Amino acid sequence: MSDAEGTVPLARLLAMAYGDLIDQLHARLRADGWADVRPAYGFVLLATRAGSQSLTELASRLEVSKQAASKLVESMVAADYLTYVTDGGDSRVKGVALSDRGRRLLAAVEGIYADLEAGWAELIGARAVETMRRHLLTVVRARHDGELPTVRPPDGR
Amino acid sequence: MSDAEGTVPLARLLAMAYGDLIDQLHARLRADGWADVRPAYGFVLLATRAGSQSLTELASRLEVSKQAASKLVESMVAADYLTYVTDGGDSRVKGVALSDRGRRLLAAVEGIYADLEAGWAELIGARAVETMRRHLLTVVRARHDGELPTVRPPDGR
DNA sequence: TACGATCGTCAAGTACATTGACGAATGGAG
DNA sequence: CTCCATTCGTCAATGTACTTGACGATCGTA
Repeated sequence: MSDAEGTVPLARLLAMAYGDLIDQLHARLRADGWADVRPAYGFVLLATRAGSQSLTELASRLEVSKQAASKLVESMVAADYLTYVTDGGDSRVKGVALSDRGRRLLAAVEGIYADLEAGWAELIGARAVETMRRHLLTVVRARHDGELPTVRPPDGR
Repeated sequence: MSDAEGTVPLARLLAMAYGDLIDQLHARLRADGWADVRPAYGFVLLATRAGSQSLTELASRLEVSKQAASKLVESMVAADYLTYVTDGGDSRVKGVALSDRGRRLLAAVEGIYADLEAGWAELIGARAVETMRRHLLTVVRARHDGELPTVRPPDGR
């Protein structure tokens, strides 16, 4: 589809651009030796970066069921991106925190994103990249009472 | 996560913005009576808008297996968004085209997107919306030999 | 002490995808 | 005209990721 068929909706462009960035992110992670990173891991790392949280809290942030969150975390613990921690003395609560390897992965992801954005800056200009960032922040915050939401795993279901 | 924690990567902002647009799109579709629209339908409608195609071609465009495409199409035919057509005299080939209802849905989607973009224009300015569109076109085309790809259904799996 | 609420696990189920085999149809070489 | 390689779409089997609701253990409050 070309724009000879009219203006391309922003939603499609956002989807394409996002898909490209994610494809490139994972390609570079694999090239750098991060072979076992599933797409959903990024959302968990982001949700956990500020500190440990319970499975139930994580499930809520990701907008999935407790069991889905539990299985996701289980596989990330097995891959040593997360670690279980004791959290506040309540034996019911299973605390989840970034492991050292998880922090390194998060740093790698952020480095690659910076790199990809530098590529965008070459195409459209560094100022345009910052303007786009600012405008996207504005429209997203407008929908979330001024805050940024966590991003749930995308669901085609 | 706030930008007190540093610059928010564009990928995350794109994901949030896209998720918001899709959520609003489906909420408005439901409000307008389009009760049975699954997220994956949009990709098929888009891939089919230019004219009929075979199941195998559609599967290729959506980057899914032939069976996945077949099942998706089957449910869209049942919902009267698509129709099977005779295609080119090759009895092996199952042609798939938009139905009248499918065309109306596509028009409804485009109208809603225009509306949502008008909302963005109120927040960041109409010129900023067009600038963003142009810049996104640039960066996406740079990755696809000057063309725009079809957008495959997102897969967090 | 008792009870309602919470946490995380479990079982059962759903949706959507994959791979590879297969039969029918096609087209081209011999 | 025949034969064979290829293509199309369906089928079966399988896998992944998710859901709901029940349940036992734990907690906090009355």
